[in-house]
Amino acid sequence: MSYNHKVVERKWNHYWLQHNTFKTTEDPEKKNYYALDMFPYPSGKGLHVGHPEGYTATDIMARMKRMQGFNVLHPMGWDAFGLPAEQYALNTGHSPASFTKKNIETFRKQINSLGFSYDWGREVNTTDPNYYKWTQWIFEQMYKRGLAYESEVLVNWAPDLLGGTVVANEEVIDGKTERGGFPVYRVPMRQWMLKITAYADRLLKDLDLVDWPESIKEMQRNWIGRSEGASVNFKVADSDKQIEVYTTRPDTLFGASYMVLAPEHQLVAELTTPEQAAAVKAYQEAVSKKSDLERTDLAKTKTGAFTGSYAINPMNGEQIPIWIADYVLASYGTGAIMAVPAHDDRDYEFAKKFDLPIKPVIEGGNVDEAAFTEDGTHINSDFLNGLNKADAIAKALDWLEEKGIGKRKVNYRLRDWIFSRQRYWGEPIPVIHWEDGETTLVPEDQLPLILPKTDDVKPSGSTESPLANVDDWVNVVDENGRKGKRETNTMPQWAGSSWYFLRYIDPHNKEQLADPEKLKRWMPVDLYVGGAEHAVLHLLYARFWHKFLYDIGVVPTPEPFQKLYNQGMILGNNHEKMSKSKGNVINPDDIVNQYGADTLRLYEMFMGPLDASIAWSDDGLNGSRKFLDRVWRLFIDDEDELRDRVTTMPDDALTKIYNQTVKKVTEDFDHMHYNTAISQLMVFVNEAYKVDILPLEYVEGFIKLLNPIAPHMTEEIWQKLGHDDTITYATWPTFDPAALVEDTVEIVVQVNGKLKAKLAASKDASKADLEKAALAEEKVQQATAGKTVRKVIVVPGKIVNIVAK
RNA sequence: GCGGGUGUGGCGGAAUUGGCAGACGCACUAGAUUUAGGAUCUAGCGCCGUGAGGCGUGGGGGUUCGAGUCCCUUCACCCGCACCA
Repeated sequence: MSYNHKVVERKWNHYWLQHNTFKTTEDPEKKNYYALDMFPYPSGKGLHVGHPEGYTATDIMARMKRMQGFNVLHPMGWDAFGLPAEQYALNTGHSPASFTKKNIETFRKQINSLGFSYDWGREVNTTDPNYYKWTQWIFEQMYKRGLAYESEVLVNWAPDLLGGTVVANEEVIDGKTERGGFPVYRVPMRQWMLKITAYADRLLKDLDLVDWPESIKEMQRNWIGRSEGASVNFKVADSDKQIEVYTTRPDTLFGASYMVLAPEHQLVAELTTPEQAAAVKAYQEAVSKKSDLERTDLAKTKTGAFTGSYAINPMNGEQIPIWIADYVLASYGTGAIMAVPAHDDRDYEFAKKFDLPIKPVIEGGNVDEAAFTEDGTHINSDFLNGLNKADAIAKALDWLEEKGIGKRKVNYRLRDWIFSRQRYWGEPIPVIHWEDGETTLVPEDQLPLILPKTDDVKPSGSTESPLANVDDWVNVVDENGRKGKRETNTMPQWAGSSWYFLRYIDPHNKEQLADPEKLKRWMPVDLYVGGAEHAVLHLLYARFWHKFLYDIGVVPTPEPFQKLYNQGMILGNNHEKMSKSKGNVINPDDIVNQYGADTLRLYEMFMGPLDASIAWSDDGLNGSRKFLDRVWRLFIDDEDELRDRVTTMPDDALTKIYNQTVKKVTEDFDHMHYNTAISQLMVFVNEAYKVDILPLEYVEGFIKLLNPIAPHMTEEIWQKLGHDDTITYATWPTFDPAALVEDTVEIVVQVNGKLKAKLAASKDASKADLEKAALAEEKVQQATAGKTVRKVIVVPGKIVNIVAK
């Protein structure tokens, strides 16, 4: 009988569940290994073929580590709050909760059909009150320490998304919402903020502690955007006001010929003279109507307005005009700059447009053509003349600090995290606003603050969330009769995913987020696999929360994820991203049904390097199934019995290839080079087909090596080999280094670097012997005929190269 | 524009410290076999050439006895950031 994946896979999926095979062991004698997947958002579309790629990668590691004698924590859960469920609820009138529950059931069923070795006893769900109790608890700890605060900020307001909601900077792509592509406007609004900027420096520095892809580290570094410079105070002429600017080029202060404030800057109103009032107001209004898209993308030419006021350049006492322009961002630095058009491209463009003076202070450029932004000798700069950039910066900084005009300052591009959303389907923010103006937290012993059930998730009609409609939830009265209203904003989806990996360690703890002793044993995560799309969002937020929890003594490590790996994308067979509209979507259920889960796992690992984006190929998939059939037939006959050639008789025909295979597969698995590990397994099978005797030891070893990739089929063969128990905790094979040593080796003979012959020689043949043997080769004789041998390079055990002219 | 990355057969991809380019798989070709199912087995398969031989890792140059691998230069594509002073 040929291999029947439907029968075998059903049998073992059932067995594993019945026997709780993958329940996490916590043997104190063993070492621990934590293999983690980025938990999915359970969308209505079900599993995508991209999911099993990363899941198989961690599953292989988890299964190998179990066999190598580790306690393995390999959990799965659901990032189940989020926009689509709410959108679906709005469209259909169903509740997001029941929709989400149904989706999770589908996902769990799909995931289980793939044979992943998850410990379902530790499943977490961000929408479970027992889980989000602790999400709220962490928020409260932040609030108590001043890291969560309310602020009137310019937010990304997307009026057309879900009846109006705020999205984070990171969720805005090209001035439109990441989800749905709706336009985004900058409007001021009261929001909850988390002070991630307080951790900017540590988030940057501690990247050195983790084993992550360099590209992801670099993206985070850019996102944090540390820069060193100075804050400098400019006095306003005929006034006692001052304007603080941030600059990284204090050496060019003598060239500052005007100033620019962001249109939203607080001082603009005071600085505007009556003659300029109309122009300034008109400009501010025009800017406020621009979406982010228009402000960034279309700002090809600079715009601005003169305030009518002047500031005094502290270096030389010159009066310089103060302008407003939207190329200066209110949200970075102090929202105001000194403009040095001779040495800054943006200032240059602005100065040209509005005919402002351009004064060079560094030698080398031509201000008639362009700003000169390179290093050079300073001129027109009094005490800085003759210095280069670095020296001039240092001297200028000293001067500013001495005179009390400015000081050294470090700035970050990273902004505080806007933490509130005007949505129903999220964790309620556990805060009450009282009628007397006081704001209090919901006491810890009253957590979780349960998200009320409601049929009405329609927009509130204002900038508040739909929760504002739930009167008996919103309105509260304390023991003294004081009235209050609950916060109606909810947390963003990133909240629950910022700490879920901690809850897996102790998922049912009622007293604490997790037992510190257990956290100490399991953290940090040894291997974290997921898509690169989370490079800055999820991974930065999770690191921030983790550092905070570290500071308050909840977690034992400064970083959560020791090793991170980004899987690539699986493209459609036309090399394009899979999408419904392109009709190139592959449904994993169909593959499991037709070819089996083991085939899907094998194929996705064999496609190429895990981090590459590779197109799907039905032929390639079929080839993977053919290999599994070939393995089955190698050991199992037509009667479904073990073949007679599998025997305990000793035979060395496969000894070398077997030991090579154990070595290479083990090493390749360790490095997640699954495609080359599989190719080695194929080589072994090809060799095994050529011999008549298959020693049991090698057969069992091979089955163990293949098990992490094709767990169902290998369990079945393992049973046919006479084992009553699962292969899961069998001992991982080892190799004998002595079996890998060759007595005779093949020596490559080249003439002038070109391959001419190969010869067999003893592995420790001397250089002289090799040279002699090489020169005696007929092809070598031909190639060197009529030439003089100038030199012979001999690398023992490898190569002889004869240089002849 | 800035930062990061990738270019190897018809295709997916292999290749320790520079040392046999193309492992393994797919597709293809020929043959065998079939109780004919998405089958199996054997052989071939970088390009040019009947052959000997020559040429080949995006292009050009260099270092070296020897370069896919190191250096310079150039082209193409992908990803991220994008007025951050």
